[in-house]
Amino acid sequence: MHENNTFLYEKPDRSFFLREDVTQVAKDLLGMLLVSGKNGVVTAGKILETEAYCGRGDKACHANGKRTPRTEVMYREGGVAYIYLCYGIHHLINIVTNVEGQADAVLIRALEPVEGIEVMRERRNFTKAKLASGPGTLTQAMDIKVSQTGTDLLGDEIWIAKSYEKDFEISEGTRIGVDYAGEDAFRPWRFIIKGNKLVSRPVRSDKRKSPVTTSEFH
DNA sequence: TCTAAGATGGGT
DNA sequence: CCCATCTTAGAA
Repeated sequence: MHENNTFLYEKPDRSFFLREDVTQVAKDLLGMLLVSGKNGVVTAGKILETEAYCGRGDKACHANGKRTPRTEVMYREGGVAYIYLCYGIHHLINIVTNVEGQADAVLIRALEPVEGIEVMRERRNFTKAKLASGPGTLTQAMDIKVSQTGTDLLGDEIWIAKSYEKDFEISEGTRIGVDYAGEDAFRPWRFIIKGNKLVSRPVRSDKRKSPVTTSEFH
């Protein structure tokens, strides 16, 4: 435990999450912290890897063209969590962005453990594998569950904290596991801290068939 | 009601 | 490569 861990509680303003360009929020989240404080047990990790999903015209996004009980939370005002169960086993956490009615979100895919590392190890059953290098493993390490979907990320259960370490470059590539999305699978909307070894896997890049580039997105 | 598929992970 | 595991969405 750090003697001074006030940095864990330096939260961004709501406006950080309300921005229109979800790819920009996904890039800005790199280097920031995801913190879990349920029951007073604080665990935190630096965000190393993110993916952007857009509710309008992106077939990889759960909310694209539909509004269902599961995706309803994605239509809320930015700054809440969208957590869902994947393959019946894994709890995946997204940061909802944009204004109310626009269903955009950023999937958190890898963390570098920063605080509460022993607790994380225990929750991960002392695995030999990395503690939080995948969207399903990081939620296990931080004890984040689907039951917490809708949690306000400016609250004290799960939150995002600023980091002032931004001395890194960003690599972009295609998103993982969205081959079913046709040409949208080629959008370069996965972002990692360049060269970081704790990401879930290396970046792939195939811009040939992408309908848009990051810079074209609005 | 029924069922196929899924934004994965860990082991072989 | 294999498959555990179960919710969800969409069809019937």
